[in-house]
Amino acid sequence: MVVDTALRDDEVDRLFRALADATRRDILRRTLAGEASVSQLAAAYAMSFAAVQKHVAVLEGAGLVTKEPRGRERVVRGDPEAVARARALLDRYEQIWRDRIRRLDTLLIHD
Amino acid sequence: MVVDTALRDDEVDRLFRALADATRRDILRRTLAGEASVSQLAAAYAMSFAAVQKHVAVLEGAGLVTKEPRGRERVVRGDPEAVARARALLDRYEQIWRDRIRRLDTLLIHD
DNA sequence: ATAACCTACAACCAAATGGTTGTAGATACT
DNA sequence: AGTATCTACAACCATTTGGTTGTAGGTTAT
Repeated sequence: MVVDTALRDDEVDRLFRALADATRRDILRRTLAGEASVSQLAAAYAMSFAAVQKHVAVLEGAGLVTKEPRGRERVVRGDPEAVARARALLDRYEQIWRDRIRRLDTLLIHD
Repeated sequence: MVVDTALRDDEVDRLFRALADATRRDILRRTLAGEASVSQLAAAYAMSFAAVQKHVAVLEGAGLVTKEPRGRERVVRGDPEAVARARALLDRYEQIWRDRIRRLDTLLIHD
């Protein structure tokens, strides 16, 4: 069951960009461990509510998190599939390297 | 052989930040597949030599690439270990999610 | 109804990013 | 020696980013 991961460049950009901030990574961690409202998240950081709101928006834009209305709150949940997509991309880079090594080995063995 | 991945926040920032650009990802791909000089890399993109030089510097700062002098050239090589470090970080996030699911399952089964 | 709470969104600001051009230093080639 | 090539680095510019405050709208509680 390999999900087709044909991501456009700008989607990958957003994915890694969203991960490139410690606050956002922490929000992702929390929301993967269990859902949380934006205000609950905001209470955990030494910055304004609006700032946390923006971080959540960045994560949402990257697909790493979903936001669902519940009463007056917005419940944020981390999406493990998006994390898996990012990981799959890195797997490909490692594979590129392994392919190169395999080719080099082949040359050394068969000359 | 699990490499100790005690990365500081700003190191992780740089790692994902470096990956959040299509040109840099392409440079990483090329240099993982085989070493290349900066000018060889620059020839592949529709931008100035200096711009490519900067991208390589960002990748180098993130540890994703090494630059070694060879004559008048600088040979750039992708570092598969750095890619593995990034991947290991994402593995942790997936693990956090799995731990949560496991706890939920336990509750459902044992109540 | 009124107050308290949660969110959305705009406007603003400083700093970082991604690009440019230009200048200069090493190294290699003829 | 002189020229071409490769790299380093500074200065500059437009845009994006990560933060702020302020205002307004919807929801819950008293």
